[in-house]
Amino acid sequence: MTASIPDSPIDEPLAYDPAAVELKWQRRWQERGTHAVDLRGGERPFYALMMFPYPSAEGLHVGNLFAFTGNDIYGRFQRLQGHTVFEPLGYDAFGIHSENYALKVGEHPMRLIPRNIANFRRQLDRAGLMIDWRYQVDTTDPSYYRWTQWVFLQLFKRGLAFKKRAAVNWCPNDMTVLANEQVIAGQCERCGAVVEQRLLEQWFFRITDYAGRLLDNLDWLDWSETTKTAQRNWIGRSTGARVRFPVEPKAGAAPGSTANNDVAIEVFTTRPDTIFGATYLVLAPEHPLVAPVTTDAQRGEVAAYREQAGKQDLVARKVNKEKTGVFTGGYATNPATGAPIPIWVADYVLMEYGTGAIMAVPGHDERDFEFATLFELPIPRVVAGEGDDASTPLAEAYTGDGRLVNSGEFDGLDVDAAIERITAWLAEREAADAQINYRLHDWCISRQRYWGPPIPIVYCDACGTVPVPEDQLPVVLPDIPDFRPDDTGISPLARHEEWYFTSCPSCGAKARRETDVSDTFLDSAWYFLRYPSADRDDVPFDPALTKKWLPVDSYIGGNEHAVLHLLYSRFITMVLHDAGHLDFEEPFTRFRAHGLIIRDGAKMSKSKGNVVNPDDFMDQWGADAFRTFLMFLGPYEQGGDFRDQGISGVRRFLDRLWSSARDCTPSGEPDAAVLRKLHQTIRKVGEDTARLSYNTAIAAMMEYMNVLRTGERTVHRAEVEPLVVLVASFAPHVAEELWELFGHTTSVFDASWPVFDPALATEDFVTLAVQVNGKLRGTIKVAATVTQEEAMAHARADAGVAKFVTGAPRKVIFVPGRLLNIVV
RNA sequence: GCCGAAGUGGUGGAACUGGUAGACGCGCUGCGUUCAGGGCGCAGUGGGUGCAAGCCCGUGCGGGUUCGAGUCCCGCCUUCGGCACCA
Repeated sequence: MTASIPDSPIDEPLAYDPAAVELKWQRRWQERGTHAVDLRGGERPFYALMMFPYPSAEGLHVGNLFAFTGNDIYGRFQRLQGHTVFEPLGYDAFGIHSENYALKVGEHPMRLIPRNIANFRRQLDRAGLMIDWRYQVDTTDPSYYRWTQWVFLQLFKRGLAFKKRAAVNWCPNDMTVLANEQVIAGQCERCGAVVEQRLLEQWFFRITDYAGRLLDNLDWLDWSETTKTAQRNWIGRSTGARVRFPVEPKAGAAPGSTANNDVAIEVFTTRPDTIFGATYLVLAPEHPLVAPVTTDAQRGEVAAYREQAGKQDLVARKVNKEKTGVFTGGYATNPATGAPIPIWVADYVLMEYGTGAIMAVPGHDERDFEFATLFELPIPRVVAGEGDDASTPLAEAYTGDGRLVNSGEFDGLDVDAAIERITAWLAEREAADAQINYRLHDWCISRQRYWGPPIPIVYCDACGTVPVPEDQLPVVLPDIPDFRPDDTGISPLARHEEWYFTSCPSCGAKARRETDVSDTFLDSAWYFLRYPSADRDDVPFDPALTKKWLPVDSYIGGNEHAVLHLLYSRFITMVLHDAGHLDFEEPFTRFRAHGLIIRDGAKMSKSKGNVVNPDDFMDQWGADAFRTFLMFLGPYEQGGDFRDQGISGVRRFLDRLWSSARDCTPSGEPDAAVLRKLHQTIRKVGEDTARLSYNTAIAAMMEYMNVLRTGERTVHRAEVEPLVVLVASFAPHVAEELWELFGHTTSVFDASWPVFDPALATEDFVTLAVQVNGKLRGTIKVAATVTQEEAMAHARADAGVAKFVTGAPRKVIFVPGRLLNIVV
């Protein structure tokens, strides 16, 4: 029978007590090894991966828990579908974040991190995640970073890791180099300090070699569309041509002088069709040809401009959109027109992109137009839009479609055809080559910091740059008390002589170690390969296990890593594939980005004091209610608004589930209507969970509960028991407890998903909407199998409808099971 | 500026390939249980109008296609996210 919840929980032993239930099952899972996966023998393997957390001192953030719970539900659901599910977790504990915190509190990260990890572990277990902790990963453990160093060596061997002296982004506050990805609008993404440019020797990975593949594979990956778009933007492919403009001999050069005769300035353009309108060239201030093309008369002015540009930091350069520049005095030949055109220097041309030089087409490029207007350079038209002709003046740059004008033999061609024809024409004359350019830069992995894996390289006066042999890994990060970085641009490790000096692996002579450590993103670019082999110390990843478990079936994480982490992981996987270590080249078959949790309509932040503490909510409402509530807030891929009161609704649902299960009759025929709703619910929860639509899956279960508990009806076991399985992924503890109550001796997660019977889910009677001229005029309840004629008869019998239907209808639209629309 | 996503009650959000807009939850209102509070149960809850049956309006704004539009098309507005002097 349907019992009401007793007044006092004290004298009622049957009341739902989440604290007791959850503790009981967390212990039992441990004892029984419920979460232990048989990696070698398990059938139908399913790898459900979530982005591993950085173990902060503050403990688990509700955002972490939102991400993990979503993955856990998916993993548990797949297990109920008969898969062997591997759902590992670890810690991304290296990096500036940890190191800065350690410096702030004055404690060594080697002591701090294990404590944070212990706290995380407590909270993660508390939340009831199905994690097999035997395969944990900690990026700061030598048994892990030994293989991170191994990964570096694989790249080094293939010529994909190289050192170059380069202008890099230097954060004066964190005193370290930052990757371009870590510079947001000219500021350090971590501390907000204005980033400076510095010249340092840095290790880079040649990710640009893989730009094309990284971009092309996105077409077939089953990933969130937003994530793919972010990656495409980041890689930034442009197709165009590389065009050579020969430099004219300097005026005033001695007769017969060959100075500059064999020099050409190469530019990249996506609009070779506009080359007849290229009236000048612009070099970036750092361009190596600036000095050679500059005339004596202009030398002083050019040098002053370059010096000033060099001092400007990135912010000033990107924010200050006012054009500046200076004429070099030199000229180059436009290979299309044969005319000499002036060469300018301006900082609106970036050395990092393309060739660091452009052909300026002021008529058809907004920036060039602005520059030419400012310096009173000619602005000819070479493309005519609709209604324009060759002499229509240009009030602004025209960048649209049109036909070529003032372009010699190419006049009249439309832009697309002209791009092709002119590129081919220039190529024949050896003035141009078709080229694809990428915005993507090589990945700078050097960090002049302490808290990271040392880069496994040794410098020997005799042998040069020598990789540490693989069998000598790991290069252990020494436990030194003084790990504070300084402003020299040299890692703190360099101050530690007994570590710094070593012997050359090649000749045995005294040698020096590389003192940079590698970027945290390298740690996380391969961790998913390590999990199944985390207990092995002889290989980075076991070939058989890797073949069985990878690539990852489902990866869930935040879109803040859409570009960096996911791109680097794909790159490293491709490299290891090319090196013969992997038989796949994309690590994550399916990726879904979860949304963000806000609270009461505002972003959570420490300063606002509106941060959700998971422990508090789990104490008050139970982990099951908390998990289910997080998933009920909104669409998982969009996130949701956390309102404290809302959790009571989810808890009420679990209370009602509990009392229904405890008070049901063990036998008896299920009600036909309830049974029908049950099967509809089985289908909906299954479909919705599979597509991560957790909020609607929960709503469906609540709806079923409402049907189950309508009025004073008696609930039968056969009506509740399947619901316990449906709810198990969301509220695993209470599901286990009720499952046991029903007499089962094994875990509910070793049960199987209830069988959906379409026949039982079908309604005998349906409510048809009756419209007249598309307006709802009534509803009729009819057999699901009615014909249009029968439905019409019913509709006409309805007074509300009949009123609007006087004569014969002009047209009738009948959608079985849905509606009848009578057009009069 | 370019690319992408989204605008639905008091509120978080439902609505499959165009087919009864507002599921489910929170909040609110009333009733019951209770000394009371909480809890629990029952009923109601988009706006307007009407004694009522009902009628009119309603998914950011303006047009359109259609028997029928939250959903499709065209033109705007707003918010959020990515890229950004990228040639």
